[in-house]
Amino acid sequence: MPETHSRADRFAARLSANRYGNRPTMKDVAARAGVGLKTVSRVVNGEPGVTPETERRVQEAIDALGFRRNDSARVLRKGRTASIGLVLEDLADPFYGPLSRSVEEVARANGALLINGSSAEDPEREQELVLALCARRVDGLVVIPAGDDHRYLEPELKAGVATVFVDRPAGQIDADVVLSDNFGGARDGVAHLIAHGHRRVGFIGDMPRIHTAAERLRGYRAAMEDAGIPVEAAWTSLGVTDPERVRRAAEEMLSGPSPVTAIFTGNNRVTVTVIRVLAEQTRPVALVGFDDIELADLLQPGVTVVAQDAATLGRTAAERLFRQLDGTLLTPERIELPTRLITRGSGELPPAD
Amino acid sequence: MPETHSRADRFAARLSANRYGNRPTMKDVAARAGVGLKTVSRVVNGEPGVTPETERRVQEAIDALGFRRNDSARVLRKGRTASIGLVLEDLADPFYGPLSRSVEEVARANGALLINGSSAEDPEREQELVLALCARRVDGLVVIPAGDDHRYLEPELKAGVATVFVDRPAGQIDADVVLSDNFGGARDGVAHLIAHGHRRVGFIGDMPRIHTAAERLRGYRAAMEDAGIPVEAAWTSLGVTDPERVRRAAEEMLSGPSPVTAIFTGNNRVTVTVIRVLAEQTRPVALVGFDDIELADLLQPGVTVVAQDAATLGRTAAERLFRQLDGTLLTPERIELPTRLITRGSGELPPAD
DNA sequence: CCCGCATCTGACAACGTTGTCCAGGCTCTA
DNA sequence: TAGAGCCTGGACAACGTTGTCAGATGCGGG
Repeated sequence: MPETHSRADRFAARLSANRYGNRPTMKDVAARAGVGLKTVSRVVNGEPGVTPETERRVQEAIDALGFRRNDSARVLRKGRTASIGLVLEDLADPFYGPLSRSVEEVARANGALLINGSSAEDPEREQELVLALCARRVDGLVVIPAGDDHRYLEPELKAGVATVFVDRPAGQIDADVVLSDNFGGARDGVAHLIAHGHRRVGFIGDMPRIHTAAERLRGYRAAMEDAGIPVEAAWTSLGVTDPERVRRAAEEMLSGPSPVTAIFTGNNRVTVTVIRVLAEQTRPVALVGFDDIELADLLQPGVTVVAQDAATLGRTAAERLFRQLDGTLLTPERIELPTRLITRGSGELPPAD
Repeated sequence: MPETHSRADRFAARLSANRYGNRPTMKDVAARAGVGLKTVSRVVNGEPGVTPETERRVQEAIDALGFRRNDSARVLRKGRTASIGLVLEDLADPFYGPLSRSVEEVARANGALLINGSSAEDPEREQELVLALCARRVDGLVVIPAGDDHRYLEPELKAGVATVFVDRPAGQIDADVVLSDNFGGARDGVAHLIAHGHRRVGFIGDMPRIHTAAERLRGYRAAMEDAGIPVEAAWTSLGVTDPERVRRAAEEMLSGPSPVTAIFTGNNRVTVTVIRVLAEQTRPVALVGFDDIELADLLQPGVTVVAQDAATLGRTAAERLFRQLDGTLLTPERIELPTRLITRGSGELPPAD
């Protein structure tokens, strides 16, 4: 008999099997090793009170049968799944990759696995995902909310599911939240442009129903007001997110009756598109973007950004999550992490009036 | 009584609770609605045979208690978890984000959740992760292997756990694998440099124990051999992966007795670092990199790359996974996706001898 | 030689759900 | 009005594991 089994073999096995293929259970292991069920359980879990000889026999049976403990049954019995859920907007976004990874690191350090899903910025999908995770009885949830009403989570909070929101606050419920100083960051970024002589500064950002977008817009307006510059309607473009519309928005504010000499972009995706548009312009236009982007320093000019630290955001949130699970943490808090202005050239261009 | 509960309340609840906080069960719902247990199950699962009136009563009880079905128990009973596992190298790597996302999309289309973990290129950690996923009885596994011996998966394969390897083949077992044409892509990339007049072409890549790295190295050597160019030892640098060492490697091959006039880089991270080094050089050095990178077109010069399609890689793998679960797919296959040479300038620079 | 104690092992129930099967009540027809 | 058949609802076992508790075994001391 060959060591490797053909797919057809496996398929046949699957068909004949009642449930998980026909995976061996502790009972099978016990029978093979000639011991009781509980003794197998003890060996598998490294509990004391088993003779080395017995342990050896059991271990042998386990290896021979390829037994793997069924965690579903274990969870059912014990009540803890040792897994946490992460719901974010889009795993493919370079901002969420590091965030996700840092959450995973903390989970791993606490012996938990990470289940994650992308909401695609759709509140309904967010809820669907979160509830699916709750049905799986994750011990905790890290949520980057898409929606603005999270009352559906009340039963989970009451039941003791640890929950931390990241990047944006929860809606209608009192929960931990870890976010960047979006307002301050944007205000500083825009103020930086103003300090370099700009007065006609444009803003391109996401839909203001998204908390981060709204805060950054607020920061833009605050900086302009602080400088005593009235903002013209044509300078602000909201809710544009796909490259084509961002492109049009940028081109319009660069060509109107009072064209902007600088643009502040509300997130990394917008920034990337605007960089492309500006590269096609004949006159130099200053740019500061929210979120750092890779290779920003190698472009001509380098791209000045307001950077937030995705990894720290994720790590902080995950650490709070596990402190909630410890029982160490009692009061929901709002933690705001500072942003950092990184000057690389594009934000220091003088106005080309 | 306030609508929102304080963390202290919740914590108290958690302490007094025996297991999942004190989550209501179907039994509780049944009691409250004044119906039998199975009737609740029927309502929850949308099975037929329940009067609208009864259904309404049950639904009311569910909402009032905040009941969520316990999927652990369900899985235990039914045998399918409706979740798949994805083990990759590093979620934070811009190559794996889109891959992960596309796997998630397919999972979602098939009603499954995605659990994922990063192996950090450590075979032991890979195995640990995979086995943890198996203990959770995921229906299928998508693995980007770090190790080269996967015989530990034999019991799972036999038990009918669908398994697809991505990006690199499995070791010592016969399993589906979806990968890019690493050899062909690298060979074409290097040939492109040679076609533009280069003869002294350097190669910087990852450890050859990693399949992709070995294949790309093989492609480099093949292209050089096809052109009848003997490769000098100093032109090849392997196993360097952190930016500092990549930098040193690049600087060395640019300054030796027979300095290279062009460099082929073996993956996105290496490429990024080499771009930085080349930006500091006085004479122009040609560059072709494996993997596309964002903004590559906006650099001066644009970066010519051999692009692989991470999303298609992930989608193809996930689709095969679910076809395995259908029973549609019987024979393990090796699927190789083509790469695409994208010329942007850096690869077309003439040698600066 | 027997008792007590410590050490190791196993029987059994329980976790929350779903599948099977049967009971009871209803409607419809003869 | 009685009987057949259908429809709804519920009792019960089972899924694979772990916690509890009691039994078995062996050893040493009285």
